[in-house]
Amino acid sequence: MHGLNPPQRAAVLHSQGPLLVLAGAGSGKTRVIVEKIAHLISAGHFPARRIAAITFTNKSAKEMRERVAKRIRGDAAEGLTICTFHALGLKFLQIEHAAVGLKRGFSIFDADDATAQVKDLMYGAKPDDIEMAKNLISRAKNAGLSPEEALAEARSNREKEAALLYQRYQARLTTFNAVDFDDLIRLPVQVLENHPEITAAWRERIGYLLVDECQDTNDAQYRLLKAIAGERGDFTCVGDDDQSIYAWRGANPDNLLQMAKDYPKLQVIKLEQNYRCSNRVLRAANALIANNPHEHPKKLWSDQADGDRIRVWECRDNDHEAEKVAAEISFLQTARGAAWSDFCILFRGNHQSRPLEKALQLLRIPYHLTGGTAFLERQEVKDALSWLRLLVNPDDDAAFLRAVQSPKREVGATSLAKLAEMAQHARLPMSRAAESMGALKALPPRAANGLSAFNDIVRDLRRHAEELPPAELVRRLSERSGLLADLRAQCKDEASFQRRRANLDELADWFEGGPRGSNAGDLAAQLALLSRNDKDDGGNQVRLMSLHAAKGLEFRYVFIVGCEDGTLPHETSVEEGNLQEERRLMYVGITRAKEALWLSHNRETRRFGERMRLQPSRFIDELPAEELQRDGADPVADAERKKERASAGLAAIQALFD
DNA sequence: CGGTGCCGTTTTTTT
DNA sequence: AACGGCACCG
Repeated sequence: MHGLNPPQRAAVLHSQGPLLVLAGAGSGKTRVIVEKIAHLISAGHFPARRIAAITFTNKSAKEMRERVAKRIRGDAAEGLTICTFHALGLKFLQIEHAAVGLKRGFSIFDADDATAQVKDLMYGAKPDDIEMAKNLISRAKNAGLSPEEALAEARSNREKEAALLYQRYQARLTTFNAVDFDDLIRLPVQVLENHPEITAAWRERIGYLLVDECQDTNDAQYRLLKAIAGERGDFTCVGDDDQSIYAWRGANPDNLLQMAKDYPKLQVIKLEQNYRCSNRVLRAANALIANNPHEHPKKLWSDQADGDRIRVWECRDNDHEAEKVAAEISFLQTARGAAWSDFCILFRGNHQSRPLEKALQLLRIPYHLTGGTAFLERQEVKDALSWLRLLVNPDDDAAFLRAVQSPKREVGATSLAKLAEMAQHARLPMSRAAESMGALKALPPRAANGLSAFNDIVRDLRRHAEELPPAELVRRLSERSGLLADLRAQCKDEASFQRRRANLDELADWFEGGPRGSNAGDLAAQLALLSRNDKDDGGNQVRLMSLHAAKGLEFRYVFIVGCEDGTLPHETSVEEGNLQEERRLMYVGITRAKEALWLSHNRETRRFGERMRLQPSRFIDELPAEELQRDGADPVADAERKKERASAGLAAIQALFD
């Protein structure tokens, strides 16, 4: 407990009733949550198994778990729940599935599966319309609406149409015994709000709730929070309205205001001392965010030194910018004896990482990119997972369709369309229909042979599905399905085969490491919630990531590239007039920096094959000029820098800056 | 079924 | 400019 400042201490000690902690960037909020968990347990308020801490990303859940493990020794933390909203929803549904008409072993549809269904339902529609329809469904779900409620609330024809599509989409998911990401929140809410006996059981199970980053909650998540916490509301929510950057996927920071209305006894504590950033960085961040309107004004302060001025670089284009950044990192690593992992390069869109990677490779700087092609998005991994899904959930037509074609076994689109028709007629899932004699007879001989061979493999694997350890099942399935052999045949060279096979191995390893006693189906569902950002943080390497992915992290040296109007703020946001969220994004980026910050912008870019002129970001103009140092504006400082570079033996690099 | 080649789109952020 | 999706063909 020592070393906490007064408001932090107050937040930790407050143990009954609802509490909202408005925690500015770098104000030690994770520390408060961890201390609070320790306090609740050691003071005997709640046993660990009745405490749940909810985060938004798996990464922060993991970090919190590690910090709790360090803080609470021994088995006092046994049974503590630390997970994401979605993981909590999944856990809930795996227990209460019957209440929403799901069967055990239900599948989780990822974004691709969901899109494929919408596409199928809107056969022939334009990609943009499909995208829009998907968003409308998702928005309804995030608002906590069932298809029926969405239909009742629909005003325009357009909305009515969307609600009907939502209804058909949901009917399909139900017959597939599947849910999508949004359902992991919406369905538990539906159960908790309508089944008092189930709710009572869960209130017993979760006595105290802590929610991190609660400015990111959408309406459904906020309802889930209320449903679990009940009227008494033993909970702590920690959030920062200035770091709300997920409105585009339904997050509603007004939930912070709503909370005060729903819980009149809500206590509000502000954490305003920043322990992370240099004073200069903090002053710039405050100045920027002051341009947004505020309900709860905060004034972050820090007793750290001023630090270097913020450097603003004008570059020719992406490549030039990347080279300068890479060169500066290389220089500072030597000159200041910094670790590679002290550096982070941030950008608005993931596509901006390419030139940076190229430049870093050229200088042999080790780096780690968060958000590359996700492990789960790899073809071979998706193939193996669809086999697994089919094994535990025969109703999952999407999994069947993928599995039956990987590897190819002469069952093509025509045969599958025919099979789908027969299945619908017989009111059977496709995988069941595929087993019927009638279906096999109705198909051309080659397809029928392929299909019955497939059936044999599925039957054989199902026999072992229960008794084999999950990891073993995954290995067996890669072998028996023919995926492995197909992979070998497909790969042109040995190296790429080994690489892709390693992905399958990694998948099996993941199942090995899962919680003991879980079956393969439950583990597969949990795996579906992993995201692209969850991969290991990769040791001593420069980190590259999007501004969104950077929330919650800190680095000594931070570079924000592409600070141009149209990039940051992004064009679409400018058009739609919601600059505030873009400004918060910039604010999040700036406040990641502990010691020094660079903002770079380009004069031109290549877009759709054409060159385009760019203007510096309007956000740069919102920063106090006296905190900035522009290229060439200060000849003395530039000369000093030049001399430093020369003495570090980096004369060639200097050319980039001239 | 798998390969080829044409056409159209792409660059926002993610559980 | 490059890549993916789709249609058509062998």
